[in-house]
Amino acid sequence: MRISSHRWDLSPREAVALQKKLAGRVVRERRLGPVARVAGIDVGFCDGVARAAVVVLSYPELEVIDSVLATRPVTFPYIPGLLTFREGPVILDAMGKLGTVPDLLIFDGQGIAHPRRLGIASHIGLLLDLPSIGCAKSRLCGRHEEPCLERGCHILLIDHGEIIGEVVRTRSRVKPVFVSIGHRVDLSTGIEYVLACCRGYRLPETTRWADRLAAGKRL
DNA sequence: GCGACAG
DNA sequence: ATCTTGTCGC
Repeated sequence: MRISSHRWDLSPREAVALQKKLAGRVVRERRLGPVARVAGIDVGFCDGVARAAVVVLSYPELEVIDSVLATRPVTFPYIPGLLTFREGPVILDAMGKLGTVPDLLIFDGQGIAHPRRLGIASHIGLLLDLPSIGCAKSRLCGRHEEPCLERGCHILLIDHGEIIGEVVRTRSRVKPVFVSIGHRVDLSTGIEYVLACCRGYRLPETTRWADRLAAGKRL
């Protein structure tokens, strides 16, 4: 895969300007072919070092077929809305080591459900030009009603009148996740894959594996 | 000015 | 994200 990039050593103010510029390039329509490989991506931190994990699962079997790790010193603080500038660099390092090209990327974070419509799933999906979706454990912006308690129920996430994602119940009676378009996927398709990847857990198995690897545990 | 705030 | 014991529920 071709990895395009840009400078990452920006001030928060410059980072915001870059997000506004890149947001216009995000493709919100479905432009993906058959999905046979889904990747989960996550980053863990320890002693000033960021460790990114990418785990590729076969679809629909959801069996691990590849995984890579990458580490690099942390150079950017956590600032709501600027998460990509903290986790992006090490994620690109890991993606560069991947011997497989995923058909779909699932991120632990927002896609366009972001103040400037460029959450980490959209930003990285755009740089890799790969279909991606955001699957966050909590809300960054937007408002919503409570989705019903059964698995599969979902309700719109709206920000200033714009639909930016959906709050999805991946397990009955368990806290819902926030699904949003990353790049080259539509919302319905994104929800479809997130649900298809959740067999018994609240988060997709893709991000679950990546979570463990990034935290320094074993698969 | 006062909250809210992905990981 | 990460630091952390016991405890509640199925």
